[in-house]
Amino acid sequence: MSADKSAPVTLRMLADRLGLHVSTVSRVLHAKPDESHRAASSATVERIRKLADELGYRPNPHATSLRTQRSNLVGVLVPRLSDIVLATIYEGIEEAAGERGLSTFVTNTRDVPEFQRARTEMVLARRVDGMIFGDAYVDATFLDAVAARGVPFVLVSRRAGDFPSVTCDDYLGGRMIGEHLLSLGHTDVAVVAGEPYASTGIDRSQGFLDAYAEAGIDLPPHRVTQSRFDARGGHAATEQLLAAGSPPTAIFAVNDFAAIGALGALRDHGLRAGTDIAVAGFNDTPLAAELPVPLTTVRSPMHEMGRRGLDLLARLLQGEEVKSERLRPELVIRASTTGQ
Amino acid sequence: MSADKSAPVTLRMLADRLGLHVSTVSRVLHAKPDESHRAASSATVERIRKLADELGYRPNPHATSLRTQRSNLVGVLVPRLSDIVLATIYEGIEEAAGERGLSTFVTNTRDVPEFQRARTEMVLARRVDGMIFGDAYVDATFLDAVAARGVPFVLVSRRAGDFPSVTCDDYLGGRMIGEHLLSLGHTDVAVVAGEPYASTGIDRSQGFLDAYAEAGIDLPPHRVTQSRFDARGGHAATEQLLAAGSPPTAIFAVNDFAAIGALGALRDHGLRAGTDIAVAGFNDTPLAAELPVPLTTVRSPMHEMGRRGLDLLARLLQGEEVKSERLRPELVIRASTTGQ
DNA sequence: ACGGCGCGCCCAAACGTTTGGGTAGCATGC
DNA sequence: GCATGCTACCCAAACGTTTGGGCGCGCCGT
Repeated sequence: MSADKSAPVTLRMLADRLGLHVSTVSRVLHAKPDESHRAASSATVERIRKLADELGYRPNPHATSLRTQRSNLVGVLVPRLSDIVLATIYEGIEEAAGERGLSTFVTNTRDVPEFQRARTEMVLARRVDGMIFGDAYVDATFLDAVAARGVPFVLVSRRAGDFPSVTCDDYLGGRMIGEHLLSLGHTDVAVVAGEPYASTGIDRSQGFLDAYAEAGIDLPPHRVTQSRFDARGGHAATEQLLAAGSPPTAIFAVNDFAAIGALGALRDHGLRAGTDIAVAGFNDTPLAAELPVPLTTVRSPMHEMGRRGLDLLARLLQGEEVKSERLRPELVIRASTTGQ
Repeated sequence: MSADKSAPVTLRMLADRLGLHVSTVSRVLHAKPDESHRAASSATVERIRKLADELGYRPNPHATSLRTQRSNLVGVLVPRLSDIVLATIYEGIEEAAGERGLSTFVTNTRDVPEFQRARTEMVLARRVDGMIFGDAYVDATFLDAVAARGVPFVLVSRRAGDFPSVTCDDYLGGRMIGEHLLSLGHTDVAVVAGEPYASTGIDRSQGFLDAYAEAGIDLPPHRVTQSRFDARGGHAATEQLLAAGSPPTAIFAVNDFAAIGALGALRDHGLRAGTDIAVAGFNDTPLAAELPVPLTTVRSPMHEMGRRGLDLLARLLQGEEVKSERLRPELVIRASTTGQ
């Protein structure tokens, strides 16, 4: 039952102990139930199973991978795991992977192309069967190169090119916020738009801008600022917005962290979020509800996105045709836009 | 330079192309510079290196692991990666691992013993060289079992038994907060103490309680409540504190998330953090500074903890004797205790 | 002239699996 | 009595490395 500190149990050990050939043992232990009865008599099958169990046999994955040319490993690249959004997506990936007997390597690329390249190289050197990118640039030149090498992969969180991806319907989410703010009567609004290379920020902003455009309001350029996706970035971007003349009456930050940064900046300017200026975020991270001024945001199914991403990859690996999925977001209205 | 979609380059391919034996190529490519010159003439070395480069040779890690019985893999267990503290620690681990040519498997156990067991089994089945536990229970019975199997491992974030660990000096951190609140004149204080099985919460609480005890103040039991380590948990625990008669004048939550939850609970009760009730957290996560009421907290070197954890494991794997490290925390005073 | 030595390389086994292809023994059909 | 077929196995090669041990050859010393 337990493998103690001695060397791991191998097929040969089992075979020798039972006076059988290693191939017989292999077939019995590995093959599906129906095949195992072709490989040996049911009495033998029983004996093998029993001993394997007693000795705690675990196949050596390196030997298996070497032989089968399949590692059951998938590589996952994310900008950073300390971003709760990506961490949650990864949790979904890992959970789904576990269910399929796959293992995952995650690694941080900090959205730096050079790291993306290097880490991809490292991961591929580990002979993963496929990859999941959570850090895709909309401009998919790097991914084109990966695809050209025949590496199977899918994207999560961000879309890029025509590669299969699982994303939140960010455009729709942006619209939802736009329509919400419109319904509250805000006409002079601003967007903290995120990094220009990430489809998430782009699509959310676009959805938002389109909602306003359809209401006959075109935001002037200085009302849209780029930012990093974290609190610091949101803070800085909001400072910039506030420095440029009269403040807007509402701010849409394309993710919750940027929104929290925005709250910090408002605080520094003596402005109260929700009453003086409405603020909305995106993702509905667990903190959003707990903030002193609870944050209006769009719930994106992060965990689910990870699960589906892995499923998509798994299907791709089995040779199926796959197509991208866009998951439905949900508007969550709280005091940061409604004031109490 | 680039491996296209054809099969990966092997040593044999190189050897055949060059009319050499695969063992020669292996020695040249693998051995340290000094040895490689024993293995072949410098002209040959040159030829081999050049071709390997051109063809993009990458050793097959499965073959290597199989042969050497070393995988250069380390398994990492954390309660959950969506906790920014653990995610940041993991970033440190991964960074340090990369520098040493190691790869890491991370997996979430949600602090559930059954998952810890199961995931450890999975990780060991992958034949990792060692493990890092970020989810240790102070009661180290599970770890004892792992140790008995001869698996090399270290702990990060939490200590347990006498196993080598890299932690923040949580006790000291707790004292710091205690002394800070004392210096502000708070005598009726409460602790949101975290889960009872995690040394972090235990030590932080104890340090805090000791600081108060030394000042002649013993907190009554109802002033110390347990909680999960997230915002929800902190919220609930604070509700409990507030429900029990007259509120304390200050609350120490043993991590920032619980503190944010506490802020949420205060808000629900119409209390203003920092002015009505002082609140302190622990970890100085990036959000702490951005909150509408910036949070007083203790900065713990999370990234560094991860790096050191991996270093410790690496040394352990080389057969060195290692001993635990406790990293110094730093008090960060903000408006949540000083009111502005 | 000859033993010895080191250079530069080759040989082969081994790591633990998987898998296509045997084969011995026995029962069955005719 | 013999071909046929099935059961229950065994055989051996292969996956890509690493590594202890060769071995031929040219050169040096005496």
